[in-house]
Amino acid sequence: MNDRPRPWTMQQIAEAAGVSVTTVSHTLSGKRPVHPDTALRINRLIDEHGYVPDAGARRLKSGRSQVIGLAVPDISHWYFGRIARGVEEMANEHDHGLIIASTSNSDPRREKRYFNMLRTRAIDGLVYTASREIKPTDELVSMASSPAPIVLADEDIEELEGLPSVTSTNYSGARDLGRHVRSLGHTKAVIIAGFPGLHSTVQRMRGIRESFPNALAIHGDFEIRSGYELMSDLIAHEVKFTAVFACNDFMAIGAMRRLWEEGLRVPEDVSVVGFDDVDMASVVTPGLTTVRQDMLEIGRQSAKLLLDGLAAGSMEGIGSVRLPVELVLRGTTGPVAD
Amino acid sequence: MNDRPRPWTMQQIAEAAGVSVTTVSHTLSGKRPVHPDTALRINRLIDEHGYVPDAGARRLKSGRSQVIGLAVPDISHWYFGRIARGVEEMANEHDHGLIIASTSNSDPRREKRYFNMLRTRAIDGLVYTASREIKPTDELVSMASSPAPIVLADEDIEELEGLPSVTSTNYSGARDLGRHVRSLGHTKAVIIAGFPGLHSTVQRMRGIRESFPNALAIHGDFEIRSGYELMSDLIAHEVKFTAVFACNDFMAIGAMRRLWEEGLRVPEDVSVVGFDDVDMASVVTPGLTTVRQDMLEIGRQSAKLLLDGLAAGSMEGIGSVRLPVELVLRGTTGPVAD
DNA sequence: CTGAAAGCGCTTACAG
DNA sequence: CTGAAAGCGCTTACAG
Repeated sequence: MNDRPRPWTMQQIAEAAGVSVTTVSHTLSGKRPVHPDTALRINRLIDEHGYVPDAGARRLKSGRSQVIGLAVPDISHWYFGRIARGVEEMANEHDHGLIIASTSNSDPRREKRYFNMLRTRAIDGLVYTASREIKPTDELVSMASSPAPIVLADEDIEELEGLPSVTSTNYSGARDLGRHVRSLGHTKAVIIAGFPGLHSTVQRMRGIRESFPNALAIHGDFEIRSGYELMSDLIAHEVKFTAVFACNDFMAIGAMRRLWEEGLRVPEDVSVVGFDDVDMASVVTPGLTTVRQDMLEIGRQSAKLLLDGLAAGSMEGIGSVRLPVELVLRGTTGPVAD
Repeated sequence: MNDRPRPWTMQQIAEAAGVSVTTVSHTLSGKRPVHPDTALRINRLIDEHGYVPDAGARRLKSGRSQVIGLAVPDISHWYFGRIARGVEEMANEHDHGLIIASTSNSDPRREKRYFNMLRTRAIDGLVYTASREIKPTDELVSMASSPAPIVLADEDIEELEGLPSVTSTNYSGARDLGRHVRSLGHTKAVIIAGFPGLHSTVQRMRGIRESFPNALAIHGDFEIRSGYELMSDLIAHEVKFTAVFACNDFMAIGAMRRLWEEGLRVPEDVSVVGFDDVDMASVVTPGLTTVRQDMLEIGRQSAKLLLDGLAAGSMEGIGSVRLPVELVLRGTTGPVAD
């Protein structure tokens, strides 16, 4: 079926060098001394033929594939792309490959594939980034208790408490944002929140409500369009507010666009804030006040925890990590109009 | 080192079912008939213990890993994220895994890793997306002649003519854009181009110059900041123009921002166009006139070509693909001011 | 400093 | 419809 020339095997290198495969293997691994002359001869052959040991055979003996997996809802999304980049960087630094798999909103068939990969040892461990819908499959839940080599990135999951996780300090970030807006004199605020089931959404709402206990909350799906449409609803219902908290920047930007179409000025008539600090946040006019999350670092740390556990031989004793966030003041927040 | 419980082997399933591993293997593969009762018994055991055949052992025999690789400069970038998503979708539809690797601007050490993966058969094939710098390593060049199972996505490379590629019709897209702007009466245009070495940049410049033969061209790095700074330079040098062609949307948006700061109105004073149609293009004010590329489809088709070649056992006879683009007229282009 | 041999967990002719 | 056995390409005790 495949007529590509088969690459050289260790056996062939050994024959060409007039030694045993044992010696070639040890020349490669350095796990026992090899006579310099012999080593030189072998290394010449290796270079000459571009020999590389077969990954599968190696794994069959060692039991480790040197590959970790990353499950994300959508790799093409800015947010998950940053996480992926971080995971990939860390994996690379530790000489591991990265298998990426879109869960595309928790298609259970797809998810099953990743856990199977884990079981077939195609991957040694998994960084799992919760989909928007957040209902872990039974499979995941059952693995969580093992404890399997799985780390949750970006989002904690109730049912998966046994697993280490890396998340932002959503609560305190939102609290700072709330205080900032409150300090500008605002009292009537609305929250364009994320999926109600997400930990991060719950935390951010709690943070905001510390300053705005009665803020009206409506839920969107984190996309620009969603912010736009929810703002349309608020306007249609003649809801009164002077400040808008969106649970991410995209929804904030969608809302801003709708306000602009309505002839409402930001921040003169309405203050708007987001969460994340995406690229776009500094490009829209005026620049968006928001909270910066370090998604790259979330990815890096998640991979780190996983690789640490793998190296230790067990996830036992691997703790979770909370990463700080940073308030970024730009042009969309201003004193309340009187 | 690793004290996770070892999963069941086929041998153990066979013993528990009172049959040989041969029969278990055939029950799994369906490559020869198995008595229904026997099959039932085996399948029960398999389900019960969540048995999955070891990927490495399987590959050792079959010679195929069922995993393809994707090399991109930066997975967290919108542009490459879309490609990755497409590749992943197609791989998934063909029951293949996807190993992602950032080339991070052609770090030669990293690139070497991917070609090694190819050689160790950790991956069966590679979708290669050219970095911005575009100087393929000798390694890649030597593989291109094999022909190795490699497909170029998004960008053609001179030295790698032997490899199949999937790209947009950059020339005709830029030509349409040029004609559109020309038809609005503009005669003085500048081009904020991409890296001079990229095929796509060359093609787009050619397309624009069909309508604006004398357009001044300066080169940027495709980022927002770059468009902003190049526009600053043009302004500082008091270059006269009424239209700006940017080789991608990000640079167009950066340029718009700088024009806005300068008090120049778009499109009343200056018309601006981009290329790509990124999310942001429809969100900025006014909406950006651009050319839509289907990056997802570029990813999908690239993977398709690769998988086709893999299935056929050879890349011999796998052709290249050119995907159409679409002119998207929004608010940044208008009649030339008189 | 080196080698013969067992074995990792599968697949697949070969034989019945 | 089923099984014994060879072998994929390595690693690693064991022996010298």
